[in-house]
Amino acid sequence: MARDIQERIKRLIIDGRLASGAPLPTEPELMELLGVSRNSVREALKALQAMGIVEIRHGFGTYVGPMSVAPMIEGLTFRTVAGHYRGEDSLLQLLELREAVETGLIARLVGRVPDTDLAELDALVQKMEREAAAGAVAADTDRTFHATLYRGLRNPLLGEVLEAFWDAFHRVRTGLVDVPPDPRVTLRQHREILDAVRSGDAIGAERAVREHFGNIRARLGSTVAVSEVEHGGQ
Amino acid sequence: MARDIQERIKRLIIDGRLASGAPLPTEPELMELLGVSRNSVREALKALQAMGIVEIRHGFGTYVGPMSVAPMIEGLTFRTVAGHYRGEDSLLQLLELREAVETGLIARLVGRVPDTDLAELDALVQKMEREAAAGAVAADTDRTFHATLYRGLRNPLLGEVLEAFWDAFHRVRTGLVDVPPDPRVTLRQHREILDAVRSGDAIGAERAVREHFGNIRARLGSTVAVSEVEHGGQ
DNA sequence: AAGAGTCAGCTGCTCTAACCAACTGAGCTA
DNA sequence: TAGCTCAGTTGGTTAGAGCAGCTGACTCTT
Repeated sequence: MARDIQERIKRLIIDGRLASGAPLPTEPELMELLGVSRNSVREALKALQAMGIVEIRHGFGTYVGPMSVAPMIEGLTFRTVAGHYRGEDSLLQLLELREAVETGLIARLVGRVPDTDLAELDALVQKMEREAAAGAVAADTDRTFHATLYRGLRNPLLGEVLEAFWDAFHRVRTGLVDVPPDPRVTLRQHREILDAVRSGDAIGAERAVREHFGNIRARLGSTVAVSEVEHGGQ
Repeated sequence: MARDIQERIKRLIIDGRLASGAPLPTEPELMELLGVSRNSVREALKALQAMGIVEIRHGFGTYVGPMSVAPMIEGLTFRTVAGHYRGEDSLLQLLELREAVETGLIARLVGRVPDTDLAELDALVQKMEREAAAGAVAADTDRTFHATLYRGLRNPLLGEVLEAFWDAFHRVRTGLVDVPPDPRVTLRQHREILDAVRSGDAIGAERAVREHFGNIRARLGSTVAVSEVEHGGQ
């Protein structure tokens, strides 16, 4: 029955052609509309909120959610953290997921990145340069580089999904096994990727991306081994 | 504060190194353990259930969830359906997401699919043959083909994600704009993909996958146009 | 008249208490 | 021994009350 309430609220959104941010009925209104108690309404809303379908603002109202893939990040992160603590190589699997997808996509990107994006990527590499000189490349710079790069694929959904993978990986890595990579290596590899994409070298671009991930994986390998010993198998 | 309760329940799972299926405290126990009312406990559990982190069985108990990417399907599906009804090309975007990822991955697959999987794929194509002769290829056969194919990448997480994309696309397509593709074309294209993968022809495999998606996209294009008129933009 | 402060009213949030419904497993019956 | 029944445990739902955050209109001051 709780399932049914969720479906009916979903129908409200779909049948009403409501866009993100549109206001939904208040809790008392939903009670009467659906003929259920307040608790049931709230539990359904909580579940929908967890899926990013609705957004609840205390003292203000309930609204149609952003419909982003953000909830996916939450789920992936938890799954990976839980697996890690149980001695599984879940973080490595997540990294390999990113590697498989990004290396597969990079070839499609060659020659399709607009000049404005290339200019932005140049600026980001320069920013990395400054940060590397200062000690470490900021996470956000790396994130923005990847996001800007794959923007060239002209599929916002794909961009969101890749960002979600990046976020989940980054959150688990910094939270559990923080061994920041050598900033100079990071800088060089990003520059290589950008150069290959710009010059239309599909093979080179793919190799550069693979090397980039290979670097991260190598760093991860030693750390995971350590943390496995720490936490013990079982 | 509700957020806090969720986090504390997550910690129970992580700190306890609990595997999928492990029992969680009952609602009254959680009340006392967390020092909150039953309502709050239940709302937190509902949210965690929506994320696939816990599994609730009426009259039995609460357990650690399967930690699959299943919730992602739910979210993606709703997002796509809602967008579609609002006149967006969300279904096309979802298809393009699959196309981009699968065409990117197919080259990595060439020569890496074990013989046992190739045999299974052969059997699936034969099954498709029989189904095509009878009128239409069963959805499940198509799904299993893709799942078995990408199993060769040896990354269960990646397999799950691809299956999630497939499910979401299929659910929206059959639910909204069901125009089944020509079964003979579907059959031929799957056979081409399998042949190319088996013979180590990376270029050919990629082209075959791209053609496969091109076929689906063409079918979709006409239908989406129709349904846009039906529902009217805005 | 213009601005800032206040408060009434909505909103969602939490709690208590009671009863309903589903499932399990021990005990009873045949 | 095999099957059934029922009591106990668990989650599901309802009801009513009060708490907490936000908004917007009203009022008081300048």
